[in-house]
Amino acid sequence: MADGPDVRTHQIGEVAEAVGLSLRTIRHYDEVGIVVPSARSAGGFRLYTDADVDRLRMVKRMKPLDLSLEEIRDVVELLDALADPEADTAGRDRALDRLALYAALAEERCERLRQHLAQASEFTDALRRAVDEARAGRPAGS
Amino acid sequence: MADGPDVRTHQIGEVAEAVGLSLRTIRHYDEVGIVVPSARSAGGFRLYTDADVDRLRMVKRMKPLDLSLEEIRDVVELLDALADPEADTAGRDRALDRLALYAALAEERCERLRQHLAQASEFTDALRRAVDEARAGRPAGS
DNA sequence: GGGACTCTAACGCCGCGTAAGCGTAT
DNA sequence: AATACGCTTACGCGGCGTTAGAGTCC
Repeated sequence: MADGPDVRTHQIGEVAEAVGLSLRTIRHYDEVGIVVPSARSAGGFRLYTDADVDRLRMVKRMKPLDLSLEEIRDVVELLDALADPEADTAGRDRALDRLALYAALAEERCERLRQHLAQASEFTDALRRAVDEARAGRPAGS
Repeated sequence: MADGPDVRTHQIGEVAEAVGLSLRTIRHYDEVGIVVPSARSAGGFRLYTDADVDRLRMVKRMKPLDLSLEEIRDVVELLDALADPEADTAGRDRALDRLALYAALAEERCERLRQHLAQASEFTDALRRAVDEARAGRPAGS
C-alpha cells in the first residue's frame, strides 16, 4: 500500500530547463499522451517526478529518428508494457515483437541520418571553399 | 548572341527520378522561386536544363541543414550573384559577406546533426539491447 | 500582497501530401 | 485513339510557436 515516502516533483519550467525542451512542447507531449505528469498540484500545475523527467529525456533522444508523435507514444507504451510486472507472458511477447520492429526501423533511420550528415557536410565544405576562394581573389582588406 | 546550340531539357518526372525528390516538391520549389525551370514547352510543361537539375541536387544536399525555404533561396541566389559576371565588385562583396554568415550557420548545423545522430544511435542501441535481453530471458522458440 | 510561474484555449505557420479535374505530347 | 505524362487549384496535416487572458504559488 505504500508508494514509498513522499515523491519529489518538479514543475514544468524546471523540467524544461533540465531537459532542454520548450514549455509548449512538454505541454504538447502531455496533451497527446506521450509523457503525462504523474501528478497535478491543487491549483492545476503539472508536477513531474524524476521518472517523468527521464521519460522526457528518452523522448528527446528519439526525436532525430523522425518518428511521428504517435509512433513515439507507441514505443514508450511498449517499453512500459515490457517492464510491467502485472503483464502476462503473451502480452509481453507481443510487445517484444513490435519493439523489435521499431528497433529495426530505428536502425534504418540512423543510417539515413548518417547520409544526411554526409550530404550536409559535403555542401558545407563546398560553400566554405567557394567563399574562401572568392576572398583569396580579392583580399579587399586595408 | 548564341545561347549555344540547342540545350537539352528534361521534364519533371525524369528530373524527379534522377534527383530523388517528389514531383510535388519540385513544383513547390518552382512556386517559391528556389529552382525555376529555364523553359516551358508550348503546352506548359516544365523543362529543366542540366544546370537546373544540378541546382536541385544542391538544394537537396542543403535540406538536412534545416534551413527554411526562404533561407535556401537566399543562399542559391547569393551563389548566383557571386558567379554572375555582370555584377560589380561591391555587389559581389556583399554577397560574399552574407555567404560567409551562411557558411558559419551551416557549420553549426552540421554540429547539431552530429549530436542528433549521437542521440539517435544511443537510443537505438539501448532499444536493441532491451529487446535482445528480454528475448534472452525467454527464448520462446519451438 | 507582489512577482514569478503556470494554466487553458485558440489561431498561425511551414513544407509539402493528396485528391480532383483537365490539358499535352521528347 | 489510346496512353502516359503533366498542369493548376485547393484543402489537409503534423508539431509545435505564439499571443491572450486568467489563475496559482511562496
